[in-house]
Amino acid sequence: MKRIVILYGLALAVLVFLLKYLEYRLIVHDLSIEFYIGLVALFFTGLGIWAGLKLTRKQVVIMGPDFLLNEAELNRLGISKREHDVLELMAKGLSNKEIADKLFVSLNTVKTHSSNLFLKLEVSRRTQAVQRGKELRLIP
Amino acid sequence: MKRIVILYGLALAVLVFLLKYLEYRLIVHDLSIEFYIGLVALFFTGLGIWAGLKLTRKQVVIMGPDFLLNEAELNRLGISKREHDVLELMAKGLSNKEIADKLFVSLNTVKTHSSNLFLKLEVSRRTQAVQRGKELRLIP
DNA sequence: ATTCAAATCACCCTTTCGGGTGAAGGAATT
DNA sequence: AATTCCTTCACCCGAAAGGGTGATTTGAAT
Repeated sequence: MKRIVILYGLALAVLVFLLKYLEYRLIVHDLSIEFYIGLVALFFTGLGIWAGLKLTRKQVVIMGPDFLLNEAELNRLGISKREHDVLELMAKGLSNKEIADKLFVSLNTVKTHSSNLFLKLEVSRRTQAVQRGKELRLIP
Repeated sequence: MKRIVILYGLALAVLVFLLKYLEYRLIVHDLSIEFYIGLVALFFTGLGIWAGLKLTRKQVVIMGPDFLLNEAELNRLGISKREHDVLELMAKGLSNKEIADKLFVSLNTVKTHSSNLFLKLEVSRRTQAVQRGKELRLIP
């Protein structure tokens, strides 16, 4: 941002000096003022486009790869660490058995966690839980 | 696009005429050429920023609310209309029975569709089907 | 020390899902 | 006319998921 403003100042100064120099040297004095204006307009249009994109590109990029976990919602619903783990693996399409293996616990434990999770998320199916989890940004 | 180019031409023309007018009227002739250049630079910088954003805004906007169905992939996998319907409702977290009611068909029909769907998507669970469907942009 | 939440697991039972097979009607293509 | 695909539905069976209850352990807070 600061760099862009400075660049603008510099560009303007350089342009003015250049024009003054040419004016005094009388090299291209016969060229009309309209020509200079056209040049300046063209140059600053390009600079404007570039600056505009530069200044707003971040808003485009950050929409893609980043995910910020909504811990506030997580606490509000009272979802525990383990329950959150289960939800994450659910969202990856794993079965309860596969989740159990991945977390090194028994199938029954996963079922308990998922049951409690469904209560807290106010859903009754794992697909709904995943949906809701994404809505509330509990999972990517 | 065309409108923007025309607008540019007009802006330039108007500006030149304005300057010429002022020059002959000698109203503000004592103002230096640098002042004019500064004005022009400022104006076209703004115009440039606006044009740049206008021309690229679409790339920003489409990331948000709109969804374009990937029909190519749909055809490649040979997924039929009905199967796609089932997938959509699955993604909303509905059970097979609920899907059956919504589509006015029997539960068995939905099961047939979902089975065929799983084969075509190469998955074995509805959560995975939903995942895959979103990846391939078959569903929003 | 007691209370409490989290995590772990078990057992029961019902519902839902998924896989396999078969079949019938209709539309489109060859 | 024959073929192919879509859609619809049925039945069976086993696996997975979900609901309910109860129990143990552990660590943290009161």
